[in-house]
Amino acid sequence: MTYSIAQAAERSGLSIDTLRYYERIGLVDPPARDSGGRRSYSDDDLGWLVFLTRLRTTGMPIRMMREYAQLRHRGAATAGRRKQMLFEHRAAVRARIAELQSCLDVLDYKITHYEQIEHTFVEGITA
Amino acid sequence: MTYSIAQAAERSGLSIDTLRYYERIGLVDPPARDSGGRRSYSDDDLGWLVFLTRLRTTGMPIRMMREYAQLRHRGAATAGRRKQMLFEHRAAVRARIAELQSCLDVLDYKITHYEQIEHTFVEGITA
DNA sequence: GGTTGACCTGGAGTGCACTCCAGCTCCTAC
DNA sequence: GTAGGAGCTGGAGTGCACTCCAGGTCAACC
Repeated sequence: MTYSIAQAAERSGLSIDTLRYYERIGLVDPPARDSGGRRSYSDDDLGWLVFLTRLRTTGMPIRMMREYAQLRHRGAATAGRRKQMLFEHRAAVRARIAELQSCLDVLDYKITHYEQIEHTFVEGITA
Repeated sequence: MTYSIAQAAERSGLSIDTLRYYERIGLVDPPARDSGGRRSYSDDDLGWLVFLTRLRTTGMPIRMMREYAQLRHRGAATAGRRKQMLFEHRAAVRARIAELQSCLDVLDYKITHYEQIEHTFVEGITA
């Protein structure tokens, strides 16, 4: 199965411009071209794009994704290094989740605080 | 208790430049000045700065923090609107956590996958 | 064969959130 | 009284990750 750039964009959740941008900066390999010179993405290409969007969603900077892409390009010999990168990144994501959780607690507290204010306010009116 | 800009920076976790920047864009009220014209932050100022850093940590854009700051400035009458903002923001933070969690699952899967490759590789060498 | 629409290229522009700088003032310590 | 250090201002510069644009090609449909 092959996909036009518009289809690849739709399925990966990236924009067409972003797809071309990622190619330009070496984050994705240049895909095949059809007879008219247009990009023709394979299922493998799509899989990689989807994985990249996962990394991006978790806040991995582009230069790190590029490093990962370069290692991947060099084949099985770099599997250990890549695994190490994912391992460290996973720890960073877990830390980020913990950080967000603790901020959630602050939000909960603030929202409760506002509810008390409202309560007092209503009482003030009805009393 | 009052604090110099350096102390306020240290306690809020923001840089001195960021503190002045936040003041410039109306995110924090201009603090008092000492006899030499230097900023002198109060405990209240500090509390607000710390709260802002929480909002920033959770990814609230600056224009929204500014909107919140402006409502806050208008007093108790805007408490409902502010609560609503925090309420919606909390939902966004929760969604973000869920998104990160699901990406974590992908990372877990990938890391396990690499472990299997390593395992195979080692077996290949020793066999 | 002309128009339409998707796609192409290289390069410029955007928005966000800072971060840095030059040139200045003020207070303190020697 | 001067040297040093913290802080001041307005404005310019930075890094990131896109996003947009002009001007062109190509295949298909009417």
